Amino acid sequence: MPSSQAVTKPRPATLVRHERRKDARPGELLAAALDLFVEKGFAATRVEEVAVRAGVSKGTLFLYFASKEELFKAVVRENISGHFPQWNAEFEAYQGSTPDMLRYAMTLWWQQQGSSKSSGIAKLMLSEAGNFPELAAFFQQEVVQPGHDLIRRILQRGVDRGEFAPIDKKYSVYAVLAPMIFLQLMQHSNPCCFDATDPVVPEEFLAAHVQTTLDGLRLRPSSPASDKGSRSV
Amino acid sequence: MPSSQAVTKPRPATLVRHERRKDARPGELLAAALDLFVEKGFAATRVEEVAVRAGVSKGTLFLYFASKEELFKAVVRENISGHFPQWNAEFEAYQGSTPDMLRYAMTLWWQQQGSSKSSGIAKLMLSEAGNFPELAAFFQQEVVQPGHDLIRRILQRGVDRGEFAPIDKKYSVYAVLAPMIFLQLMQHSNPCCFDATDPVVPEEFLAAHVQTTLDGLRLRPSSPASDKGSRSV
Amino acid sequence: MPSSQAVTKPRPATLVRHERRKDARPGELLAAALDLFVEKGFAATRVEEVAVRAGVSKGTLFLYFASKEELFKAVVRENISGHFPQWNAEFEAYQGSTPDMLRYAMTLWWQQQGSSKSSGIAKLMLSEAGNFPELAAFFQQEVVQPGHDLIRRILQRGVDRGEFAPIDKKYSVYAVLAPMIFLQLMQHSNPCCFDATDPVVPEEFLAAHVQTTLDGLRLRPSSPASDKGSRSV
Amino acid sequence: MPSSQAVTKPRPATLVRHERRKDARPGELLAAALDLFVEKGFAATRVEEVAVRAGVSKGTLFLYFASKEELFKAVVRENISGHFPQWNAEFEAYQGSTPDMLRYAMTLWWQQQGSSKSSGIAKLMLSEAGNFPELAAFFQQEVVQPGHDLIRRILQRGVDRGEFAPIDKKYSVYAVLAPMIFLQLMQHSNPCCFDATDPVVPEEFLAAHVQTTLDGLRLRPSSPASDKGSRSV
DNA sequence: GATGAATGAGACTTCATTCAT
DNA sequence: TATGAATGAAGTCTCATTCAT
Repeated sequence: MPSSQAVTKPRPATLVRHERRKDARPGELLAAALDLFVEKGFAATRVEEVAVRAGVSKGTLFLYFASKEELFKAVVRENISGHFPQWNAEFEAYQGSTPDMLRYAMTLWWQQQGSSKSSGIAKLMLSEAGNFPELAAFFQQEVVQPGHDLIRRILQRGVDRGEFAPIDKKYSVYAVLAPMIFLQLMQHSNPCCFDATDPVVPEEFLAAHVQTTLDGLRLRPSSPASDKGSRSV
Repeated sequence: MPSSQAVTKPRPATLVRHERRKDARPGELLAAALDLFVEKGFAATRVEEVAVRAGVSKGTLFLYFASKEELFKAVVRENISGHFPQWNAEFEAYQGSTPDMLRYAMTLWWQQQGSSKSSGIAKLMLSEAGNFPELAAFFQQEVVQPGHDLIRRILQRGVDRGEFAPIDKKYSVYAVLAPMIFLQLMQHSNPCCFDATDPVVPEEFLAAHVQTTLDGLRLRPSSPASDKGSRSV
Repeated sequence: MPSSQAVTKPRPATLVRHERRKDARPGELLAAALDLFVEKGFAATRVEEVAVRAGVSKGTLFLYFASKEELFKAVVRENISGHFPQWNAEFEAYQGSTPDMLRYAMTLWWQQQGSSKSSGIAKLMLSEAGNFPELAAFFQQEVVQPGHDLIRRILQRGVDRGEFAPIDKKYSVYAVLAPMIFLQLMQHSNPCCFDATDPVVPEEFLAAHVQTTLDGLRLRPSSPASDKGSRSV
Repeated sequence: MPSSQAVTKPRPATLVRHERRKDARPGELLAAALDLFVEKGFAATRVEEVAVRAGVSKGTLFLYFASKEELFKAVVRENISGHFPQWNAEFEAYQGSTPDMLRYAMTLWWQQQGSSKSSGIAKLMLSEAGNFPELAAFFQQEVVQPGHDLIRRILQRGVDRGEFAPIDKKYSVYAVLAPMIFLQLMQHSNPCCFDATDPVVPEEFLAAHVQTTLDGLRLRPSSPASDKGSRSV
C-alpha cells in the first residue's frame, strides 16, 4: 500500500525525461484520478481511463494503489486531508482577533480548496457515500472530523478570549460549514439547477455569510432578544 | 457440435404463482424504484433489485417499463413533473398578496416535495446528470424548466401588482430556489456532512429564507440603492 | 396437439363475426406464422408477433400449438406436406406422356408452391436446419422424402414406358430438383445477390431446365457418346 | 438495505493462467468465429462459444472486437473482402484471352472461396441479412459491390477486345454469379435437400456453367439474334 | 375457450483486478 | 518497475412458455 502522502513537489526541468516520468508516476495518477473523479464521480470513473490520462498502463496504476478505493483515498489525502497538519499549525500560531481569524480561514479555504478541484471530491461524497461505506468512513475520519475540529477550535478560541458568546458549538460549526458546502455544490453540479442565474460571486457570498455568522456569534455587551432568522443558518 | 434444439425447453411444473395484479404493478414498481434511486442513485440501482422489492421478477419490470431510463422517467413524472398542472392551476387562481403567495408556495413545496422522497430524485440529478445526458435533458425539460417558469410567474405577478420592485428575474428565481436545493441535499446526503449538528428545522429554515427574499424583493417607498452584493442570497 | 391439417376452406360470408373468428383462429395463426417465418426466419420470429398479427393473444397461440416448433410443423403441413396426397393421386391418374407429365409437374409446382410463400419455408430450412435438428428431421420426413418419391415415380414411369433411358434415378431426381431450389432461393433471398439483374422469368427458367433435363433423359434410338455438360445438372 | 461496497471484491488467488499470446489471439478468435458463424449462423452463434473455442474467456473476445457485429465484420474482411486488392491486381495484369480469364477466375474462386468456409459466410447472409441491416449494408459494400465490379470488368474487357458480344452487362454478371451462389448453398445447407444425390462435382459443375456462359457471350461472326429467354441461365 | 401477466434462463457487454513477462 | 492480456462476476434486456382468471 503505497502511502502516497507525497504532495507533488515541483521538480527542476533538467532531468532526463524517462527518469522524471518514473518518479512522477504517482503524482500523475493522482492528478488524473482527481480530474476524473470530480468529472464523473467515483463509481462512473474507470481505472483504465485514469491510467490512460496519466500516460501509464492499467497494471501500473495497481502497482501504486491497491484498488480503486485506495486510489480514491490517496486522492483525498493528497488534496484535502494532507493539508490539515499545515492548517492546524497555521491556526495554532494565529495571532489576530478571532473574527479576523475566521474570515481568514474562510478566505484560505476558498483559495486552496473551494475554488479548486478538491471541492469536487467533497461534493462527490455527498452523492456516493451511501454506496461505498468504507470510503464514507474514511472521509468522515480524515476530512470531516478534522475539519469540524479545526472550526471548533477557532470558535472555542473566540469564546475563550471573550470575543464570541459561549453558544452551542455543534450548531456554530454547522453555520460556518453551510456556505462552504453550498459553494462546493454550485461549483460542481449540473448547470441546469444553478448556472441559469446571475453568477454568484463566491468571495462575496462567503464574505456575507461570515459576516452574518460573526454577527450571530459576537459577544454583545447587552443583547435584548433581537435575533431570529440570522441564527438559523 | 453442440446440437442446439435451442428453443424447446420444458419447464418443471413446480410452484409458479402468478400474483395477477396488473393494475397495481406499475405503482409498486414505481414506489420501489423511487426508494432505490433515492437510496443508491441511478447507476448504482439494479433493475432486478427494484423488481424484487416490488415483489416481482426481473422480466416483469420490463413488461411495464421499456428500460431502466424509462423507469426513471416514469418515477420523475409520477412524483414530480406530473404535479405541475395542478400546481400551475392552483397558483393561477391564487387570490391573496404575492408575498403570501410565495410563502404558501414554499410551504406547499416542502410539504409535497421537499420533505418527501421526491427531493432525493432532484439531489440525484445533481450528481449523475453528467453521466446520463438523456436523463439530464429530460429532467431539465420536465422539471427544471416548469419549476423556474412557475416561480418566475409568481415573481412577475408581484412586480405587476406593485408588490415587488422590478428586479432581475433570473436572479430572483435563483434566490427562491437556493434554499430548496439546499434542503434537498440535507435530506438525502451522507450524514457526516450535515447531521452532526443540531438538526436544522426545515420549516424554520425556509421561513427565514422566504422572509429574507421578500425583504429583498419588496417594493420600498424610498430606497437609496446602496446594497448589491450582499443581496446575493 | 391440434393437428391443424385443416386446409383453409373458403367460408360463406354469412356467419356471425365472432363465430367465424373463433373457428378461424388456427388458420389465422398459421397464415401469420407463415408470413413471419418466411420474412424473418424461424429463430428470429417471435411467437408474440405471430399472435398479434393473427389478432389473438400469446396465450391463445399456445392453446392451438404446443410450442413454437409445433407451430412451424403445422405451417409446413398446412402449406406443403398436406398437399402430397392430392399430388400423388393426381399423378397416379395421369394419362399423358411422361415428358408432358414432367412439364406439367413443374408448372404445377411453380403455380402452387414455388411462386407462393411456401417456397420461403423451404428456403428457411436451408439456413436453419442445422440449429433445429428436430425440425430438420421433420422436414426431411414430411417434405423432402415424399417430394423425392414423387419425382422418382414420375421418372420411373418414363423408364417403364420406354420414354426415358434407364439412368441413375437419384441423379435424375436431383436434376429435376435443382432449378426448383434455385428459384426458391431467388424468391426469398437478400436482393443484393440476385435482384440487381434483369429479372429472371421463373416460368421460362423452369421451361428451359425441364427441356434440358428431358433432353438428357430421353431414350434416344441410337446415341453416340455426345452428351457432356447437359447431364451434370 | 444491502450495503454495497460494490467495487472491492477480493479474488481467490487460485489458478489463473494467462496464456499471453496477444499476436495469436485475433487470428484464433477469427477462426473460431468463422467456424461457428458458418455452422450456426450469426444470430445463433454465442460470443462465449466463440471465445471458448478460441481457448479464451468471454471478456477476452471483447478485448479484440468491440461487439459481435464487429467480430462478424472482421471475419468477412479476413476471409473475403480483404482479398479483393490482390484479386483486382491479378486480373488487372492478366494477359491471356478473356474466355480463359473467366475460366481462370471461376477456378480461382472455387479454390480460394467456394470450397472453403468463406462460402458459408455468403450463404449465411442470404438468410440473415434481413434481420441485421447494418451487417447487410456492410456486406453489400465490402463484398457484393467489389465482386460485381470485378466480374463486370472482366466482361467489359471481353467486349472491348472483340471477344464478347456487347450484351447487357448486369445480366451477364448474374450469369456468372448464379453457379457460384448455387455451389455456396450446396456446400453449406441442410444435407436433406442436396446430398441425397450423386455428389455434384463442383469443378465440373462450374466448368459446364462457364462453358455455357461463354457460348452465350461469345461474339459470333453472323448471328441471327433469335434466342432470348433460353439464355437466362 | 381466451387472456395476458408473470417468469427466468440466457444473451451481449463492461470493468476492476491479476499476473506472466 | 512496467506492461497489458486475461479473467469472470455482474448488469441490462429478451422471449418462449405457463397458468390463474
